[in-house]
Amino acid sequence: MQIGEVAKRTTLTVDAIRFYEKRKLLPKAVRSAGRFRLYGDGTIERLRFIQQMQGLGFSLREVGELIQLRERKVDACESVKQLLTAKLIGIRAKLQELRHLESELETDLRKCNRELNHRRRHAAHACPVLEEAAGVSR
Amino acid sequence: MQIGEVAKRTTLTVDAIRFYEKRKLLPKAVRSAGRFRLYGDGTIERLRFIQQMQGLGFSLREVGELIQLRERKVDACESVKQLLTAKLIGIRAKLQELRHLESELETDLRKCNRELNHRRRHAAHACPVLEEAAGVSR
DNA sequence: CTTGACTCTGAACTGCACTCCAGATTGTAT
DNA sequence: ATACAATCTGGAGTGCAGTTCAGAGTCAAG
Repeated sequence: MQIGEVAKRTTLTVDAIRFYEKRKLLPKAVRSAGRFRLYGDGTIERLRFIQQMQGLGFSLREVGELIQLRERKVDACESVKQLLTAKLIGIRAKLQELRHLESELETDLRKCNRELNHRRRHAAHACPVLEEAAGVSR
Repeated sequence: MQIGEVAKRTTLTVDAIRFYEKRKLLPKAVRSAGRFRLYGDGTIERLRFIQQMQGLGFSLREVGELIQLRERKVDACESVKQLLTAKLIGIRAKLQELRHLESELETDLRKCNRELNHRRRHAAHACPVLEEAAGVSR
């Protein structure tokens, strides 16, 4: 597989993939006779991992650390354990906060729905967007 | 309260606070006779909210949207409801992924601990960092 | 053997979220 | 009155995570 195919399968750009190689998030790719990069399925998985971790707010530097950890696993010792623990603490704090935000937004949404229902029953629409959408067809 | 005090109480820099004003995350501050910015406690709360949301991976643009939503609340109509719903979906996805990552890291950490215990019992320390820390005192 | 799609490299550019700086002004303590 | 800290503005600079570009090379199909 060459870089364009990998890009398609991961929805990344070829430039991003080359960039990750430069940043050592990917090992240097094997090359074809004409110096084109060649990849196997393992690369796809690694790139998906990078995408996922990034989506969770880890920087590329941190993703690099995570990759190191996941590769070394049981070879890891005290220092590695500390890194893992620190990440876990951070993640748990984030989970707490996200849960809190979730419930706040849920409350707002319920209020929003109540208000909309109220307006609907009383034909007192004040939102221009809603008026527009409903049109004559109502 | 002037900007330095606000900075101290929020652990932000005065530059960051002025920057947020420029980006409209804060209303234009009331000024003293000499054009110094003056703030009340509400600003501290708003800045804490910004810090928290940012920590959860929202961009300043998004934090701005969230602030708009929370201020408008019940005045909101269909379009606002859609925004709320979209945010909620995003948050739930993040929660899912974080929970998954949490359990993965927990697994790794357990493996790590087992390995460390094993080594301790068998005096087969391979980790240089651990060796260093233990020293002669063991 | 030429055309067109794909790839290569290095360097410049972008947007975000600040930070740092210069030079000027304001406020306070002695 | 004067020193000194804090503040002001506008603009330049930083680190991150890519994107864009120019110019050259590669390769499959006709």
